Amino acid sequence: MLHDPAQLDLMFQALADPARRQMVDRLSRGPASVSQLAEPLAMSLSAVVQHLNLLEASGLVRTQKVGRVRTCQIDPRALRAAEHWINERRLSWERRLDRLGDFLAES
Amino acid sequence: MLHDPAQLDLMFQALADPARRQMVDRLSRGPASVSQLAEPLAMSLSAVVQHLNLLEASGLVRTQKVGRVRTCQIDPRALRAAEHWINERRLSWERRLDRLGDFLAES
DNA sequence: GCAACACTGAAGCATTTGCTTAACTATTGC
DNA sequence: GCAATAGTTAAGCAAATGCTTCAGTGTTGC
Repeated sequence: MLHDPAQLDLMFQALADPARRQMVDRLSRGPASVSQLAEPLAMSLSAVVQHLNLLEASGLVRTQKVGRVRTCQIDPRALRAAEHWINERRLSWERRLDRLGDFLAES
Repeated sequence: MLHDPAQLDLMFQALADPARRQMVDRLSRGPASVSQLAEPLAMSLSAVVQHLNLLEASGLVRTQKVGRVRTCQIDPRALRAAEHWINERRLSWERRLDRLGDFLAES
């Protein structure tokens, strides 16, 4: 589910925005309410909610509402999926370089 | 240089587009010319060049022109920088969970 | 020389994005 | 009950994005 291209698309798109990355950064230090997430950001609460909805749709963040406060937290599995995509490509490239090195050493 | 927020911004933005990720994926298997990159994509060569310029500006891809063909290859350092950003946030979150677990076990 | 090739750059255009404001709903504290 | 709090939703708008086409430039092969 987390590795399907559509979800990956949403994740990288979510991470593309500086404000959203700042929100993820904040959440990496612990759960926060919407207002707490908004506090360091120079934009309306409404804008923050829109960013948050994207983050949630991407799977990077999970939220639950208790009373009137919505508490947000990171879902590390989604972060791991994004990490994994990048890592695989980098390793693929580096393994290729290694093989090339071996080949040149042999000849 | 690779870790400054502006560069990180460009990298994640570059990775946000499916066509550009497909190009990175292709390049992870080895260098390619612009036309080779374009071949599997359902868009004009001109569009591919525009994507490529973004990838290059982000630092993810390096290119060099020999004669009339521009050969592209991945720069693994940029991939590593993006990977690193995600990894740090995930680890930060997971360490927090661990400490919480320890605390609960103690009490 | 000159045609085919491999791009490159600019202009234009529809769509998407990242906000804003304003009006609204649902909780909470007193 | 009712004001303050916490968030939600919709409408609107300027700017950015992802294309397109078309008209180039420089390179290569014959």
